[in-house]
Amino acid sequence: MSTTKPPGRVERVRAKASRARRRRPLGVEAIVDVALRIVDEEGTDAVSMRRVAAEFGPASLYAHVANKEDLFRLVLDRIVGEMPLPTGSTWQEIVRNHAFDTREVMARHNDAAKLSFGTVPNGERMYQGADTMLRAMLDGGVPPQVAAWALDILALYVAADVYEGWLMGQAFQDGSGRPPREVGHEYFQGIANTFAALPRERYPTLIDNLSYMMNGDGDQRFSFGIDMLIAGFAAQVPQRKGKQR
Amino acid sequence: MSTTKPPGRVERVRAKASRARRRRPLGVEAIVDVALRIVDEEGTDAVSMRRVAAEFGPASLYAHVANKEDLFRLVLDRIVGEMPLPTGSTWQEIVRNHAFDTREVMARHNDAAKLSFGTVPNGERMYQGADTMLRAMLDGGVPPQVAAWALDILALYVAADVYEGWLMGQAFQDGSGRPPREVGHEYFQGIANTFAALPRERYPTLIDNLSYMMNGDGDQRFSFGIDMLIAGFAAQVPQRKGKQR
DNA sequence: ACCTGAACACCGTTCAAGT
DNA sequence: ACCTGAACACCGTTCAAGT
Repeated sequence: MSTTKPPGRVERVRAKASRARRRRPLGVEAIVDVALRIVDEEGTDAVSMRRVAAEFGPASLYAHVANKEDLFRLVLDRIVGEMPLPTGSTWQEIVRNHAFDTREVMARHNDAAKLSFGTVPNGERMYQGADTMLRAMLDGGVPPQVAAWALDILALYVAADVYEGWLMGQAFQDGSGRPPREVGHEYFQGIANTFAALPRERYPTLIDNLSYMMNGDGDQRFSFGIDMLIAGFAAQVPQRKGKQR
Repeated sequence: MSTTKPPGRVERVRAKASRARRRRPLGVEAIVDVALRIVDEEGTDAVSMRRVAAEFGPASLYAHVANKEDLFRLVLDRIVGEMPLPTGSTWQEIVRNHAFDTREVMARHNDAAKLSFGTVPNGERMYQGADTMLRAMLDGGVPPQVAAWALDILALYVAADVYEGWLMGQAFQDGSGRPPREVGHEYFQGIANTFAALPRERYPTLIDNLSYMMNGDGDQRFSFGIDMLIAGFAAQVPQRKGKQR
Protein backbone atom coordinates (compact mmCIF):
# COMPACT_ATOMS: atom_id res chain seq x y z
CA MET A 1 0.00 0.00 0.00
CA SER A 2 2.47 2.60 -1.10
CA THR A 3 0.90 5.99 -0.96
CA THR A 4 2.86 8.27 -3.19
CA LYS A 5 3.09 8.14 -6.94
CA PRO A 6 6.61 7.39 -8.17
CA PRO A 7 8.36 10.75 -8.00
CA GLY A 8 9.95 10.10 -11.38
CA ARG A 9 6.53 10.64 -12.95
CA VAL A 10 7.29 13.27 -15.56
CA GLU A 11 4.91 16.09 -16.00
CA ARG A 12 5.17 15.80 -19.74
CA VAL A 13 4.35 19.09 -21.32
CA ARG A 14 2.42 17.72 -24.20
CA ALA A 15 4.58 19.10 -27.03
CA LYS A 16 1.62 19.23 -29.26
CA ALA A 17 -0.97 20.83 -27.00
CA SER A 18 -2.13 22.05 -30.33
CA ARG A 19 -5.77 22.42 -29.62
CA ALA A 20 -5.05 24.28 -26.34
CA ARG A 21 -8.56 23.33 -25.48
CA ARG A 22 -8.45 23.99 -21.77
CA ARG A 23 -6.66 26.15 -19.28
CA ARG A 24 -4.06 23.72 -18.00
CA PRO A 25 -2.10 20.66 -19.03
CA LEU A 26 -3.65 18.63 -16.22
CA GLY A 27 -1.46 16.10 -14.46
CA VAL A 28 -1.66 15.03 -10.84
CA GLU A 29 0.07 18.06 -9.38
CA ALA A 30 -2.29 20.49 -11.02
CA ILE A 31 -5.23 18.43 -9.83
CA VAL A 32 -3.96 18.44 -6.26
CA ASP A 33 -3.44 22.22 -6.57
CA VAL A 34 -7.08 22.71 -7.33
CA ALA A 35 -8.34 20.29 -4.69
CA LEU A 36 -6.16 21.89 -2.02
CA ARG A 37 -7.33 25.33 -3.02
CA ILE A 38 -10.94 24.29 -2.58
CA VAL A 39 -10.10 22.74 0.79
CA ASP A 40 -8.41 25.96 1.86
CA GLU A 41 -11.26 28.12 0.72
CA GLU A 42 -14.29 26.06 1.72
CA GLY A 43 -13.23 22.87 3.45
CA THR A 44 -13.10 19.23 2.41
CA ASP A 45 -16.85 18.87 1.98
CA ALA A 46 -16.73 21.40 -0.83
CA VAL A 47 -14.40 19.19 -2.83
CA SER A 48 -16.11 17.06 -5.41
CA MET A 49 -14.54 15.20 -8.27
CA ARG A 50 -16.81 17.01 -10.65
CA ARG A 51 -15.90 20.40 -9.29
CA VAL A 52 -12.18 19.73 -9.38
CA ALA A 53 -12.58 18.46 -12.92
CA ALA A 54 -14.63 21.46 -13.93
CA GLU A 55 -11.71 23.76 -13.25
CA PHE A 56 -9.93 22.21 -16.20
CA GLY A 57 -12.71 21.22 -18.43
CA PRO A 58 -15.21 18.52 -17.66
CA ALA A 59 -14.21 15.15 -16.24
CA SER A 60 -11.17 13.05 -16.81
CA LEU A 61 -9.56 13.07 -13.39
CA TYR A 62 -9.79 9.32 -13.30
CA ALA A 63 -6.88 9.08 -15.69
CA HIS A 64 -4.72 10.68 -12.99
CA VAL A 65 -6.15 9.65 -9.64
CA ALA A 66 -7.81 6.40 -8.72
CA ASN A 67 -10.75 7.96 -6.91
CA LYS A 68 -11.69 10.63 -4.42
CA GLU A 69 -9.98 8.88 -1.54
CA ASP A 70 -6.79 8.77 -3.56
CA LEU A 71 -7.07 12.46 -4.34
CA PHE A 72 -7.50 13.32 -0.68
CA ARG A 73 -4.46 11.24 0.17
CA LEU A 74 -2.43 13.28 -2.26
CA VAL A 75 -3.81 16.49 -0.76
CA LEU A 76 -2.80 15.31 2.70
CA ASP A 77 0.68 14.43 1.49
CA ARG A 78 0.99 17.96 0.18
CA ILE A 79 -0.02 19.42 3.52
CA VAL A 80 2.30 17.13 5.43
CA GLY A 81 5.07 18.50 3.24
CA GLU A 82 4.48 21.92 4.77
CA MET A 83 5.27 20.80 8.28
CA PRO A 84 8.40 22.31 9.76
CA LEU A 85 11.04 20.16 11.37
CA PRO A 86 11.00 19.79 15.15
CA THR A 87 13.18 22.24 17.02
CA GLY A 88 14.02 22.95 20.65
CA SER A 89 16.53 22.05 23.30
CA THR A 90 14.98 19.58 25.74
CA TRP A 91 12.89 16.70 24.44
CA GLN A 92 9.88 18.16 26.18
CA GLU A 93 10.35 21.43 24.38
CA ILE A 94 10.86 19.68 21.05
CA VAL A 95 7.72 17.62 21.45
CA ARG A 96 5.72 20.60 22.58
CA ASN A 97 6.91 22.86 19.79
CA HIS A 98 6.29 20.29 17.15
CA ALA A 99 2.78 19.62 18.41
CA PHE A 100 2.00 23.32 18.13
CA ASP A 101 3.69 23.61 14.74
CA THR A 102 1.86 20.70 13.18
CA ARG A 103 -1.39 21.90 14.69
CA GLU A 104 -0.87 25.26 13.06
CA VAL A 105 -0.14 23.76 9.66
CA MET A 106 -3.23 21.57 9.82
CA ALA A 107 -5.40 24.41 11.04
CA ARG A 108 -4.35 26.49 8.03
CA HIS A 109 -6.28 24.07 5.85
CA ASN A 110 -9.73 24.14 7.37
CA ASP A 111 -10.88 20.61 8.19
CA ALA A 112 -8.11 18.86 6.28
CA ALA A 113 -7.04 17.35 9.60
CA LYS A 114 -9.80 14.82 9.30
CA LEU A 115 -8.15 13.42 6.20
CA SER A 116 -5.34 12.21 8.43
CA PHE A 117 -7.50 9.88 10.51
CA GLY A 118 -6.84 6.27 9.73
CA THR A 119 -3.79 6.97 7.61
CA VAL A 120 -0.10 6.48 8.15
CA PRO A 121 1.09 9.63 6.46
CA ASN A 122 4.39 9.46 4.72
CA GLY A 123 6.78 11.71 2.92
CA GLU A 124 10.26 13.02 3.66
CA ARG A 125 9.02 15.57 6.16
CA MET A 126 7.20 12.96 8.16
CA TYR A 127 10.19 10.66 8.40
CA GLN A 128 12.53 13.48 9.25
CA GLY A 129 10.18 14.75 11.92
CA ALA A 130 9.69 11.30 13.40
CA ASP A 131 13.42 10.66 13.43
CA THR A 132 14.19 13.91 15.21
CA MET A 133 11.42 13.49 17.78
CA LEU A 134 12.42 9.92 18.49
CA ARG A 135 16.05 10.79 18.98
CA ALA A 136 15.24 13.70 21.26
CA MET A 137 13.10 11.48 23.46
CA LEU A 138 15.54 8.61 23.53
CA ASP A 139 18.38 10.98 24.41
CA GLY A 140 16.20 12.29 27.19
CA GLY A 141 15.82 8.84 28.64
CA VAL A 142 12.32 8.08 27.41
CA PRO A 143 12.07 4.30 26.83
CA PRO A 144 11.90 3.46 23.12
CA GLN A 145 8.45 1.89 23.27
CA VAL A 146 7.08 4.97 24.98
CA ALA A 147 8.77 7.26 22.47
CA ALA A 148 7.46 5.29 19.50
CA TRP A 149 3.88 5.21 20.72
CA ALA A 150 4.17 8.83 21.77
CA LEU A 151 4.52 9.85 18.12
CA ASP A 152 1.33 8.01 17.35
CA ILE A 153 -0.76 9.48 20.10
CA LEU A 154 0.56 12.99 19.56
CA ALA A 155 -0.39 12.89 15.89
CA LEU A 156 -3.83 11.56 16.74
CA TYR A 157 -4.37 14.21 19.38
CA VAL A 158 -3.29 17.03 17.11
CA ALA A 159 -5.59 15.85 14.33
CA ALA A 160 -8.53 15.42 16.68
CA ASP A 161 -7.98 18.83 18.23
CA VAL A 162 -7.79 20.62 14.90
CA TYR A 163 -10.82 18.85 13.51
CA GLU A 164 -12.82 19.48 16.64
CA GLY A 165 -11.75 23.11 16.65
CA TRP A 166 -12.79 23.54 13.05
CA LEU A 167 -16.19 22.02 13.68
CA MET A 168 -16.69 24.34 16.62
CA GLY A 169 -15.69 27.26 14.48
CA GLN A 170 -18.19 26.15 11.86
CA ALA A 171 -20.94 26.18 14.44
CA PHE A 172 -20.16 29.86 14.90
CA GLN A 173 -20.80 30.64 11.26
CA ASP A 174 -24.53 30.50 11.50
CA GLY A 175 -26.23 32.04 8.53
CA SER A 176 -26.61 35.39 10.27
CA GLY A 177 -23.99 37.92 9.38
CA ARG A 178 -22.99 38.26 13.02
CA PRO A 179 -19.30 37.99 13.90
CA PRO A 180 -18.34 34.37 14.73
CA ARG A 181 -16.73 35.56 17.95
CA GLU A 182 -20.04 36.81 19.17
CA VAL A 183 -21.93 33.73 18.04
CA GLY A 184 -19.28 31.59 19.71
CA HIS A 185 -19.69 33.43 22.97
CA GLU A 186 -23.42 32.96 22.76
CA TYR A 187 -23.00 29.30 21.91
CA PHE A 188 -20.91 28.63 24.99
CA GLN A 189 -23.23 30.75 27.04
CA GLY A 190 -26.03 28.49 25.86
CA ILE A 191 -24.12 25.38 26.89
CA ALA A 192 -23.31 26.94 30.25
CA ASN A 193 -26.98 27.72 30.74
CA THR A 194 -28.00 24.18 29.87
CA PHE A 195 -25.60 22.87 32.49
CA ALA A 196 -26.59 25.48 35.03
CA ALA A 197 -30.21 24.46 34.63
CA LEU A 198 -29.50 20.88 35.70
CA PRO A 199 -30.70 19.77 39.13
CA ARG A 200 -27.90 20.44 41.58
CA GLU A 201 -29.03 17.65 43.88
CA ARG A 202 -28.37 15.17 41.14
CA TYR A 203 -25.10 16.49 39.72
CA PRO A 204 -23.59 18.51 42.56
CA THR A 205 -19.95 18.21 41.55
CA LEU A 206 -20.67 19.04 37.95
CA ILE A 207 -22.70 22.10 38.86
CA ASP A 208 -20.21 23.34 41.43
CA ASN A 209 -17.40 23.15 38.90
CA LEU A 210 -19.18 24.62 35.93
CA SER A 211 -16.82 27.55 35.70
CA TYR A 212 -13.89 25.17 35.31
CA MET A 213 -15.75 23.17 32.70
CA MET A 214 -16.44 26.23 30.60
CA ASN A 215 -13.06 27.82 31.20
CA GLY A 216 -10.34 28.19 28.60
CA ASP A 217 -10.29 28.58 24.85
CA GLY A 218 -9.13 26.06 22.28
CA ASP A 219 -5.49 27.05 22.59
CA GLN A 220 -5.41 26.64 26.34
CA ARG A 221 -7.09 23.26 26.17
CA PHE A 222 -4.71 22.04 23.50
CA SER A 223 -1.77 23.28 25.49
CA PHE A 224 -3.11 21.50 28.55
CA GLY A 225 -3.55 18.23 26.66
CA ILE A 226 -0.04 18.31 25.26
CA ASP A 227 1.39 19.06 28.68
CA MET A 228 -0.51 16.16 30.20
CA LEU A 229 0.85 13.80 27.57
CA ILE A 230 4.40 15.06 27.95
CA ALA A 231 4.13 14.67 31.72
CA GLY A 232 2.87 11.15 31.13
CA PHE A 233 5.83 10.31 28.92
CA ALA A 234 8.19 11.95 31.40
CA ALA A 235 6.85 9.77 34.18
CA GLN A 236 8.17 6.81 32.20
CA VAL A 237 11.73 8.11 32.28
CA PRO A 238 13.61 5.97 34.81
CA GLN A 239 14.55 8.45 37.48
CA ARG A 240 18.18 9.17 38.05
CA LYS A 241 18.03 12.23 40.24
CA GLY A 242 14.27 11.95 40.88
CA LYS A 243 11.88 14.84 40.26
CA GLN A 244 10.21 15.33 37.04
CA ARG A 245 6.99 17.15 36.94
CA MET B 1 -28.68 25.33 21.59
CA SER B 2 -30.53 22.60 23.40
CA THR B 3 -29.94 19.31 21.75
CA THR B 4 -32.66 16.97 22.88
CA LYS B 5 -36.29 17.18 22.01
CA PRO B 6 -38.48 17.78 25.07
CA PRO B 7 -38.80 14.34 26.65
CA GLY B 8 -42.47 14.93 27.21
CA ARG B 9 -42.98 14.63 23.45
CA VAL B 10 -45.69 12.01 23.26
CA GLU B 11 -45.46 9.36 20.65
CA ARG B 12 -49.10 9.78 19.84
CA VAL B 13 -50.45 6.58 18.40
CA ARG B 14 -52.61 8.18 15.87
CA ALA B 15 -55.98 6.82 17.04
CA LYS B 16 -57.22 6.84 13.55
CA ALA B 17 -54.32 5.31 11.69
CA SER B 18 -57.17 4.16 9.55
CA ARG B 19 -55.47 3.93 6.28
CA ALA B 20 -52.52 2.00 7.77
CA ARG B 21 -50.69 3.02 4.67
CA ARG B 22 -47.18 2.21 5.76
CA ARG B 23 -45.33 -0.12 8.04
CA ARG B 24 -44.82 2.18 11.01
CA PRO B 25 -46.32 5.22 12.66
CA LEU B 26 -43.15 7.23 12.06
CA GLY B 27 -42.15 9.67 14.75
CA VAL B 28 -38.63 10.67 15.73
CA GLU B 29 -37.85 7.58 17.76
CA ALA B 30 -38.69 5.23 14.92
CA ILE B 31 -36.60 7.32 12.56
CA VAL B 32 -33.63 7.20 14.90
CA ASP B 33 -34.13 3.43 15.22
CA VAL B 34 -33.70 3.01 11.50
CA ALA B 35 -30.77 5.39 11.20
CA LEU B 36 -28.95 3.70 14.06
CA ARG B 37 -29.58 0.29 12.55
CA ILE B 38 -28.01 1.40 9.29
CA VAL B 39 -25.06 2.86 11.21
CA ASP B 40 -24.63 -0.42 13.07
CA GLU B 41 -24.83 -2.51 9.95
CA GLU B 42 -22.92 -0.41 7.45
CA GLY B 43 -21.55 2.71 9.07
CA THR B 44 -22.51 6.37 8.95
CA ASP B 45 -21.73 6.81 5.27
CA ALA B 46 -24.47 4.35 4.43
CA VAL B 47 -27.07 6.56 6.08
CA SER B 48 -28.94 8.78 3.68
CA MET B 49 -32.12 10.68 4.32
CA ARG B 50 -33.70 8.96 1.36
CA ARG B 51 -32.74 5.53 2.57
CA VAL B 52 -33.99 6.14 6.09
CA ALA B 53 -37.20 7.50 4.64
CA ALA B 54 -37.55 4.55 2.29
CA GLU B 55 -37.87 2.18 5.22
CA PHE B 56 -41.21 3.77 6.02
CA GLY B 57 -42.46 4.84 2.70
CA PRO B 58 -40.90 7.60 0.65
CA ALA B 59 -39.87 10.91 2.10
CA SER B 60 -41.30 12.96 4.90
CA LEU B 61 -38.52 12.85 7.46
CA TYR B 62 -38.31 16.58 7.37
CA ALA B 63 -41.49 16.84 9.37
CA HIS B 64 -39.63 15.14 12.24
CA VAL B 65 -36.00 16.10 11.96
CA ALA B 66 -34.55 19.36 10.76
CA ASN B 67 -31.91 17.82 8.51
CA LYS B 68 -29.29 15.11 8.34
CA GLU B 69 -27.08 16.75 10.93
CA ASP B 70 -30.00 16.86 13.31
CA LEU B 71 -30.72 13.19 12.71
CA PHE B 72 -27.12 12.26 13.44
CA ARG B 73 -27.24 14.25 16.63
CA LEU B 74 -30.22 12.23 17.76
CA VAL B 75 -28.41 9.03 16.83
CA LEU B 76 -25.44 10.11 18.90
CA ASP B 77 -27.68 10.94 21.86
CA ARG B 78 -29.07 7.43 21.65
CA ILE B 79 -25.60 5.93 21.71
CA VAL B 80 -24.49 8.12 24.58
CA GLY B 81 -27.47 6.76 26.49
CA GLU B 82 -25.89 3.31 26.31
CA MET B 83 -22.80 4.32 28.19
CA PRO B 84 -22.42 2.75 31.60
CA LEU B 85 -21.68 4.81 34.67
CA PRO B 86 -18.08 5.10 35.83
CA THR B 87 -17.04 2.57 38.43
CA GLY B 88 -13.88 1.77 40.37
CA SER B 89 -12.16 2.57 43.62
CA THR B 90 -9.31 5.01 42.99
CA TRP B 91 -9.85 7.95 40.65
CA GLN B 92 -7.26 6.50 38.33
CA GLU B 93 -9.18 3.27 38.11
CA ILE B 94 -12.47 5.10 37.58
CA VAL B 95 -11.04 7.20 34.78
CA ARG B 96 -9.39 4.21 33.16
CA ASN B 97 -12.46 1.99 33.36
CA HIS B 98 -14.71 4.64 31.98
CA ALA B 99 -12.40 5.34 29.09
CA PHE B 100 -12.48 1.67 28.16
CA ASP B 101 -16.23 1.41 28.68
CA THR B 102 -17.08 4.40 26.53
CA ARG B 103 -14.64 3.21 23.91
CA GLU B 104 -16.41 -0.11 23.79
CA VAL B 105 -19.83 1.45 23.43
CA MET B 106 -18.68 3.69 20.61
CA ALA B 107 -16.88 0.86 18.88
CA ARG B 108 -20.10 -1.16 18.85
CA HIS B 109 -21.49 1.35 16.39
CA ASN B 110 -18.97 1.30 13.61
CA ASP B 111 -17.76 4.83 12.86
CA ALA B 112 -20.43 6.57 14.92
CA ALA B 113 -17.59 7.98 17.03
CA LYS B 114 -16.95 10.57 14.37
CA LEU B 115 -20.39 12.01 14.99
CA SER B 116 -19.15 13.12 18.38
CA PHE B 117 -16.45 15.43 17.07
CA GLY B 118 -17.35 19.03 17.52
CA THR B 119 -20.33 18.35 19.72
CA VAL B 120 -20.97 18.77 23.41
CA PRO B 121 -23.00 15.63 23.92
CA ASN B 122 -25.69 15.78 26.52
CA GLY B 123 -28.20 13.52 28.15
CA GLU B 124 -28.64 12.15 31.65
CA ARG B 125 -25.92 9.56 31.21
CA MET B 126 -23.41 12.15 30.18
CA TYR B 127 -24.09 14.40 33.13
CA GLN B 128 -24.09 11.51 35.58
CA GLY B 129 -20.83 10.23 34.15
CA ALA B 130 -19.22 13.65 34.24
CA ASP B 131 -20.35 14.24 37.80
CA THR B 132 -18.96 10.93 39.02
CA MET B 133 -15.65 11.34 37.22
CA LEU B 134 -15.23 14.87 38.48
CA ARG B 135 -15.94 13.94 42.06
CA ALA B 136 -13.55 11.00 41.93
CA MET B 137 -10.76 13.19 40.65
CA LEU B 138 -11.41 16.03 43.06
CA ASP B 139 -11.54 13.60 45.97
CA GLY B 140 -8.23 12.25 44.76
CA GLY B 141 -6.68 15.69 44.97
CA VAL B 142 -6.72 16.54 41.26
CA PRO B 143 -7.12 20.32 40.91
CA PRO B 144 -10.59 21.24 39.60
CA GLN B 145 -9.31 22.87 36.41
CA VAL B 146 -7.30 19.77 35.59
CA ALA B 147 -10.26 17.51 36.33
CA ALA B 148 -12.62 19.57 34.19
CA TRP B 149 -10.32 19.68 31.18
CA ALA B 150 -9.48 16.03 31.73
CA LEU B 151 -13.07 15.09 30.88
CA ASP B 152 -12.75 17.01 27.65
CA ILE B 153 -9.51 15.51 26.50
CA LEU B 154 -10.50 11.99 27.49
CA ALA B 155 -13.67 12.19 25.43
CA LEU B 156 -11.74 13.55 22.48
CA TYR B 157 -9.12 10.85 22.73
CA VAL B 158 -11.67 8.06 22.97
CA ALA B 159 -13.56 9.36 19.94
CA ALA B 160 -10.38 9.78 17.91
CA ASP B 161 -9.14 6.32 18.84
CA VAL B 162 -12.40 4.61 17.91
CA TYR B 163 -12.72 6.46 14.64
CA GLU B 164 -9.11 5.80 13.72
CA GLY B 165 -9.51 2.14 14.65
CA TRP B 166 -12.61 1.82 12.53
CA LEU B 167 -10.90 3.37 9.53
CA MET B 168 -7.98 1.01 9.94
CA GLY B 169 -10.39 -1.91 10.12
CA GLN B 170 -12.05 -0.67 6.96
CA ALA B 171 -8.74 -0.72 5.15
CA PHE B 172 -8.60 -4.42 5.96
CA GLN B 173 -11.84 -5.10 4.17
CA ASP B 174 -10.44 -4.89 0.71
CA GLY B 175 -12.76 -6.32 -1.88
CA SER B 176 -11.05 -9.72 -1.78
CA GLY B 177 -12.78 -12.27 0.37
CA ARG B 178 -9.65 -12.72 2.45
CA PRO B 179 -9.96 -12.52 6.23
CA PRO B 180 -9.40 -8.96 7.53
CA ARG B 181 -6.89 -10.28 10.04
CA GLU B 182 -4.71 -11.50 7.24
CA VAL B 183 -5.13 -8.34 5.18
CA GLY B 184 -4.34 -6.29 8.27
CA HIS B 185 -1.16 -8.20 8.87
CA GLU B 186 -0.16 -7.67 5.29
CA TYR B 187 -1.04 -4.00 5.51
CA PHE B 188 1.23 -3.44 8.49
CA GLN B 189 3.88 -5.57 6.89
CA GLY B 190 3.69 -3.23 3.91
CA ILE B 191 4.11 -0.19 6.13
CA ALA B 192 7.00 -1.83 7.94
CA ASN B 193 8.62 -2.56 4.60
CA THR B 194 8.19 1.00 3.44
CA PHE B 195 9.92 2.22 6.58
CA ALA B 196 12.59 -0.44 6.38
CA ALA B 197 13.40 0.63 2.84
CA LEU B 198 14.24 4.19 3.94
CA PRO B 199 17.90 5.23 3.92
CA ARG B 200 19.30 4.47 7.36
CA GLU B 201 21.89 7.22 7.06
CA ARG B 202 19.13 9.75 6.86
CA TYR B 203 16.73 8.43 9.50
CA PRO B 204 18.89 6.31 11.78
CA THR B 205 16.77 6.58 14.93
CA LEU B 206 13.58 5.85 13.08
CA ILE B 207 15.05 2.81 11.38
CA ASP B 208 16.67 1.47 14.53
CA ASN B 209 13.38 1.68 16.39
CA LEU B 210 11.12 0.31 13.72
CA SER B 211 10.08 -2.65 15.82
CA TYR B 212 8.83 -0.31 18.53
CA MET B 213 6.98 1.78 15.99
CA MET B 214 5.16 -1.23 14.59
CA ASN B 215 4.64 -2.90 17.95
CA GLY B 216 1.28 -3.25 19.68
CA ASP B 217 -2.29 -3.54 18.54
CA GLY B 218 -5.05 -0.98 18.88
CA ASP B 219 -5.95 -2.02 22.40
CA GLN B 220 -2.41 -1.71 23.67
CA ARG B 221 -1.98 1.69 22.10
CA PHE B 222 -5.24 2.94 23.54
CA SER B 223 -4.31 1.60 26.94
CA PHE B 224 -0.95 3.33 26.68
CA GLY B 225 -2.53 6.64 25.75
CA ILE B 226 -4.99 6.54 28.62
CA ASP B 227 -2.20 5.70 31.05
CA MET B 228 -0.12 8.60 29.79
CA LEU B 229 -2.99 11.00 30.30
CA ILE B 230 -3.79 9.66 33.75
CA ALA B 231 -0.14 9.97 34.72
CA GLY B 232 -0.21 13.52 33.42
CA PHE B 233 -3.24 14.37 35.53
CA ALA B 234 -1.68 12.63 38.52
CA ALA B 235 1.42 14.78 38.18
CA GLN B 236 -0.84 17.77 38.86
CA VAL B 237 -1.91 16.42 42.24
CA PRO B 238 -0.08 18.49 44.86
CA GLN B 239 2.12 15.94 46.57
CA ARG B 240 1.48 15.22 50.21
CA LYS B 241 3.58 12.12 50.68
CA GLY B 242 5.18 12.38 47.22
CA LYS B 243 5.17 9.43 44.83
CA GLN B 244 2.27 8.84 42.58
CA ARG B 245 2.06 6.18 39.85
C1' DA C 1 -2.11 8.18 -23.63
C1' DC C 2 -5.28 11.15 -22.58
C1' DC C 3 -9.80 13.29 -22.91
C1' DT C 4 -14.87 13.48 -23.65
C1' DG C 5 -20.07 13.08 -23.13
C1' DA C 6 -23.39 10.50 -21.64
C1' DA C 7 -25.11 7.41 -18.53
C1' DC C 8 -25.97 4.91 -14.07
C1' DA C 9 -27.36 5.00 -9.64
C1' DC C 10 -27.49 7.77 -6.36
C1' DC C 11 -27.56 12.39 -2.99
C1' DG C 12 -29.99 16.53 0.60
C1' DT C 13 -33.57 19.52 0.63
C1' DT C 14 -37.75 22.14 -0.77
C1' DC C 15 -42.38 22.73 -1.85
C1' DA C 16 -47.00 22.74 -3.72
C1' DA C 17 -50.48 19.67 -3.23
C1' DG C 18 -53.03 16.48 -0.92
C1' DT C 19 -55.65 14.11 3.39
C1' DA D 1 -50.58 17.66 11.34
C1' DC D 2 -48.59 14.76 8.62
C1' DC D 3 -47.50 12.73 4.20
C1' DT D 4 -46.58 12.68 -0.85
C1' DG D 5 -44.44 13.18 -5.61
C1' DA D 6 -41.93 15.81 -8.20
C1' DA D 7 -38.38 18.84 -8.79
C1' DC D 8 -33.83 21.25 -8.15
C1' DA D 9 -29.20 21.07 -8.04
C1' DC D 10 -26.08 18.27 -7.17
C1' DC D 11 -22.96 13.59 -6.29
C1' DG D 12 -18.83 9.40 -7.55
C1' DT D 13 -17.71 6.45 -11.01
C1' DT D 14 -17.76 3.92 -15.45
C1' DC D 15 -17.35 3.42 -20.20
C1' DA D 16 -17.66 3.50 -25.18
C1' DA D 17 -16.01 6.60 -28.24
C1' DG D 18 -12.97 9.76 -29.86
C1' DT D 19 -7.97 11.99 -30.89
